[in-house]
Amino acid sequence: MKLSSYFLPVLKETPSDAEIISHKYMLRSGMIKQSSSGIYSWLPLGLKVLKKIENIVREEQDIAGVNEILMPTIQPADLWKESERYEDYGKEMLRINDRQNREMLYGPTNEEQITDIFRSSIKSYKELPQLLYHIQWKFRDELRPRFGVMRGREFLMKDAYSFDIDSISSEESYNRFFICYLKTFERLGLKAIPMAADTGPIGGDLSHEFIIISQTGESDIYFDERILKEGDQINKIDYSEDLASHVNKFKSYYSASDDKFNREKFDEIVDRKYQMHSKGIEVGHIFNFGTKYSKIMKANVLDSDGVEKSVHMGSYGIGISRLVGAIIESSHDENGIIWPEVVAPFKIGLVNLKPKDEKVTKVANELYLLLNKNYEVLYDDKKDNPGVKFSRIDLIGIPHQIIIGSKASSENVVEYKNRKTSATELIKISNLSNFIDKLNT
RNA sequence: CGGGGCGUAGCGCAGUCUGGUAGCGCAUCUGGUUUGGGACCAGAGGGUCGCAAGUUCGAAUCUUGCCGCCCCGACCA
Repeated sequence: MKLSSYFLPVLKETPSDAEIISHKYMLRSGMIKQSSSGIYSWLPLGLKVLKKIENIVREEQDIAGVNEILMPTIQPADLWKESERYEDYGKEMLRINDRQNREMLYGPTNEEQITDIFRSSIKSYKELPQLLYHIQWKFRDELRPRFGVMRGREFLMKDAYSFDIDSISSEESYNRFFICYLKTFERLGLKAIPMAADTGPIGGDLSHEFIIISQTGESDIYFDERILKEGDQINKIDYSEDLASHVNKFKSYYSASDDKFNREKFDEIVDRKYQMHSKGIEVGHIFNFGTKYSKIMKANVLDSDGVEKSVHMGSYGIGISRLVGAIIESSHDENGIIWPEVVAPFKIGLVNLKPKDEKVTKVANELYLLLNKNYEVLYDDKKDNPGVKFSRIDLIGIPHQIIIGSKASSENVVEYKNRKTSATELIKISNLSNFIDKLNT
């Protein structure tokens, strides 16, 4: 992509609305534009990152054997009246009347909808378990939206739902998602700690939050620091293994966010030298809530003994739009964002420092065509001063920078700069392709 | 929802106390000089001062009402 034809409205000054780093950098790098409180438009750079995260989450769901569907954003109130949550959910739920004055709502979550889909077609234990997910925009009319996309009213969420014949099988599904979540967050370059959590309005008795450590997080977290080590081998776990034993290892370490935290228990179980207390960002939450919805909504199947039973359900969320902010919170410096390679909007930032020098520009154009065949390249071909170019390419956080200056035509070398380490080296142009290929491994 | 703050050009702000018809920096446009870390000179364009009503000869400024946005707290992926 040539920068001269890319919509990238970067800001030199920080908009006064932003408080935390990720919000500031997302606005300054032209990723998002606020529409109203807690509601944002996603501009090209931001959308690219959002899609990358979405795709990684999707791939990991698919690997775990979950089926993707897509449910609507607008739901009929009737379903929620059936589950008796229509009144309970309160003002967080955006209620709408259509032209026939039917009561509708913009979905804050989809338990009712999925249960309705399930019950209309699955009738036998032989068809269980069923694991379904979708990635869709949600709306929760928060009392106070804040921190940009970290706590918006409209947000993109992956939510999955499991349906099992009994609580034992249901817990196996729960464990599957537990492992899946650890794998997903690891792929995103995040260290997510599973923590015992309250089940809140969704209900049930088994629940974990997945929280990444960050000073700007909204949750207070307490944990045994040895749990951090436990995640190291997570990518090696195969779903055919005994997942419960892996999950139990994590559960064996004390970890809790503020509402479940118990000081006495913490001191009793965890040696003082392993005790950790921090702030964290909740990026995922899983619930096992048994028959709470299936009973009231009559989602029943026939068991092998011919008796009709309510299915045991779980729901599993990942805040995809929130993850964009969360990743920035955990990966930035004073010059801007530092994207982990897997979610970076572009892999290579190709910067022509001498756009008015014909020879240098010729080299730059050729390198762009060459590299663009195999990599996502943002080519800064604009006629700005070098300083502007350097600060802009740093701000938007592209992991690898290729700086093309006068030496490109006089000595046939360009400069490589690693955004994360700031390390630079001169590369012969004839060798550049090779050099970049090696970065990829 | 309680407490606090803000709304003036695309962005960041001054001007409001003490009323006299709007200004600064950045950005944008034109010309020129620059070109390895947010350049310089000269010129130009851009604002019904959030909206409405009121007070006044006269309102960005005073009064009242409304709207929007942010921060702290209580609640949530």
